[in-house]
Amino acid sequence: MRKAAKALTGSRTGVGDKRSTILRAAIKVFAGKGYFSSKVSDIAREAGIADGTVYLYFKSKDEILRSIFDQAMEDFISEGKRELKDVSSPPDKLSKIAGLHLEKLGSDRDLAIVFQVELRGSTKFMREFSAAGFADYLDIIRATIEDGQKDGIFRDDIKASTAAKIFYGALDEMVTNWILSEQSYELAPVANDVISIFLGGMLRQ
Amino acid sequence: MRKAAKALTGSRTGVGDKRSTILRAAIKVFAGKGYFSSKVSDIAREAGIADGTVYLYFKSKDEILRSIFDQAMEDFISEGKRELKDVSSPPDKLSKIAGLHLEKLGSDRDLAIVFQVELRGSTKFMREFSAAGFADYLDIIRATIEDGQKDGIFRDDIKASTAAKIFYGALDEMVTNWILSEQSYELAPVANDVISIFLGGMLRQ
Amino acid sequence: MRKAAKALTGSRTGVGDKRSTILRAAIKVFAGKGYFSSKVSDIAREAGIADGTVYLYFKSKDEILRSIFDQAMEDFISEGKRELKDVSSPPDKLSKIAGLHLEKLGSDRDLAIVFQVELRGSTKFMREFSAAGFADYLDIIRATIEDGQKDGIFRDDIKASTAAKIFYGALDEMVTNWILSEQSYELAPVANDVISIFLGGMLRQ
Amino acid sequence: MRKAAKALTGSRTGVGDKRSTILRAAIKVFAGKGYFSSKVSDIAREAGIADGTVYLYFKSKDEILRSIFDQAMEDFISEGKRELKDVSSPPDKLSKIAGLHLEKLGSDRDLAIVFQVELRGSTKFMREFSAAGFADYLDIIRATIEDGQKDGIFRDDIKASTAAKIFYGALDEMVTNWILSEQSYELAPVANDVISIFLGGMLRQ
DNA sequence: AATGAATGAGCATTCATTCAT
DNA sequence: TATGAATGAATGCTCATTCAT
Repeated sequence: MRKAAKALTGSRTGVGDKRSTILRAAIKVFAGKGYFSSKVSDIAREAGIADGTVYLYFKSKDEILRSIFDQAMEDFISEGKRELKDVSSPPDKLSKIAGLHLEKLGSDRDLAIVFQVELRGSTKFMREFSAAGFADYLDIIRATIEDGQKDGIFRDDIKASTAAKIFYGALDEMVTNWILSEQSYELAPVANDVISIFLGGMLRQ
Repeated sequence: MRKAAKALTGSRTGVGDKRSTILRAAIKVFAGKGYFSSKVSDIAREAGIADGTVYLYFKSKDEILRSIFDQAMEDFISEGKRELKDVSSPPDKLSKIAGLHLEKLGSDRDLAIVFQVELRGSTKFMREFSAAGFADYLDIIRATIEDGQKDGIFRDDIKASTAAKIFYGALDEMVTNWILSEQSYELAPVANDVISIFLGGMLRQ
Repeated sequence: MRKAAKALTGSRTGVGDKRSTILRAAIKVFAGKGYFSSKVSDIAREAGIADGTVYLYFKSKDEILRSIFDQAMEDFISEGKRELKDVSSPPDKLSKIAGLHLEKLGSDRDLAIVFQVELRGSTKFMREFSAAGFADYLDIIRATIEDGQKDGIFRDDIKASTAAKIFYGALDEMVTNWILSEQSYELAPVANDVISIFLGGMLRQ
Repeated sequence: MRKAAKALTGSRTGVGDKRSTILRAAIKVFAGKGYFSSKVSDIAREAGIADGTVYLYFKSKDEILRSIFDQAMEDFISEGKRELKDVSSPPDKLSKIAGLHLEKLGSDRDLAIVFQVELRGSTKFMREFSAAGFADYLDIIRATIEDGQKDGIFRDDIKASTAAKIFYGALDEMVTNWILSEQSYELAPVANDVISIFLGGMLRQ
């Protein structure tokens, strides 16, 4: 995860890190003006390189967007797996997931904007995106809930996949509202409320 | 609401109804190819009119998208208010809202696609959109929850506005998953699960 | 042939004649700077229209070049057939063909340049071009020679198709040299020399 | 001619022969995709060197094309002069020329393609090219014909320069047809037909 | 009101060429 | 000599919008 993490963090970029620099620049530019309004030359300027250089690292503007998603998702999922290793109870796992989800996006507003807004702009992208890492993510949540149902601590009159979507949808809306909000507040703490309501509704009795 | 309702239902368009025809055509076209890929001439063709005629009814392509949202939202909110008039208990109100939300979008897939995908494509749009009817909608949910908290049937250790977002986010994700899903299933029934978990988490005791 | 003839002659273009105007402009521009160096905007400026308008009449820059060829070829072949109707002896036919060939191109230097130079710039184009009207042209010559062979006035120890290429090649080189020549001279009269040598070599005895 | 001859034959390239290697590579690449579609990096790859290295031997892509022509022309003319030394009768000389012309190009299809197609792609190039070795070539033919006219074996009612173009044009078309032909046949033997007709038309009586 | 021909600004991408190593 | 990463100028084409009819 080292490399991936560095990738989107953009760490004072050494020589071979031009790819990361471009990615960071793109996140900033996309977040600021939107994918369609952003010109490749905006990204290049932000990254401090020539327009053509972008194409030495990415095949197209489209691929840049896709790479932002892939990189961040890979990042997030591997970080998540590591953090979840020691947690065994399903409720605790969900808490951890909610926390990570909101911390991650709450600590990188530009990335959050790209995720919540730009990545949703086309069915085409949504499908690929859903087909890719996103489905994996939803599946981790689903599996956790299913475990809880098998253990008997979660009610099982609701399909785990439906419950997973509810959980994810709630988190997702927290992020969307946060980025659109005029006031600035900490996103991470909100995880508690989501968990509290969700578990309240799912825990047996 | 008369006009609005007819507008997006688009049936039996009378003589002066060209505006509605265009709006319906736009929903279909946007849903099919996405806002950015859709050309004004596509909409005109779908509506059976000349390109230039579109501009007699709308100032710009952008305004068409905005109008779709406004019209549908106005539609939905007024219909919602009417239906909620006779319901007084907050839990029942929320059930009604969830039901209407999923029925409405579940019965108009094209509109749902435009709502879930195309309307999210730009921060610019998201902000205006959030400023407009969307905030009203979220506020109705919030107020209902607040009522429940005042009545003492809902826990009040969670801010009503947060709970409202969780509720809305869950519903929203149901719709998004539905339009992206390869299998076709009924959307409306899912409302029960959302309500069940949400109330389970919010009802006192 | 009426229409076609007018097309590349550009006759003070009435309303619907914009296509011809563009074609004439393109011939002039291509002849002046070469196909690859010519920008679509050069053609538009020469034609007195906006860049985009070009695309209302032609699908691409490439198609403009192809159209110049098609139009001129159609023109030439139909004119040729008409003129050859009354001529029956093979030698006279060849004389007529040589005369028309050099008159046609000799009276439209820009068109000649496009034909001799720009149309030869790529194997791709050469093949299509050869497949199209050009092959027809060569075939008319071949058939004429074959007739002469059957009549016994032309020697038949040389394949008609080879003789046709020799005849065509000689004419073609006359044109190429003419357009590259620094001195200006009349092209048409040269037809006599070509005919004289060719017939000298082909006529029996 | 030594160097030149080796240059375009490109075989057994010794150490300092990188220039020839590049030239051969360019001929192959140009023949395959056309001058404009060929990238300098294609040539470099074909030659097995780095892009930048090309520029140590040639000033520009354009110069590569020019060099191919110059090299081959120098090659051909000096080879021709050598071969023609022992031939004195004008008809025999022309036979020799025709034979060499078609043998040379008939034995190097890639080179032939570059000569017949790529070198004709621009008036600019055509002019330089005509100014250079090409004019020399045509002049050798002209002089030979003139000799025949002085000797009284060729008719002199046709200008030698015109007759030369006819002769050259016929040969040139043989080559063009050969490279565009779908069937593969030997090019060299066709020289006989050209000579036969041409001499038939030029020899007195 | 309606038309649809005309407009022209706007942009992703390519690729010949350079130059620091 | 050789490299190949970096450059940045250059352009065909699209399409929202206008406006004369």
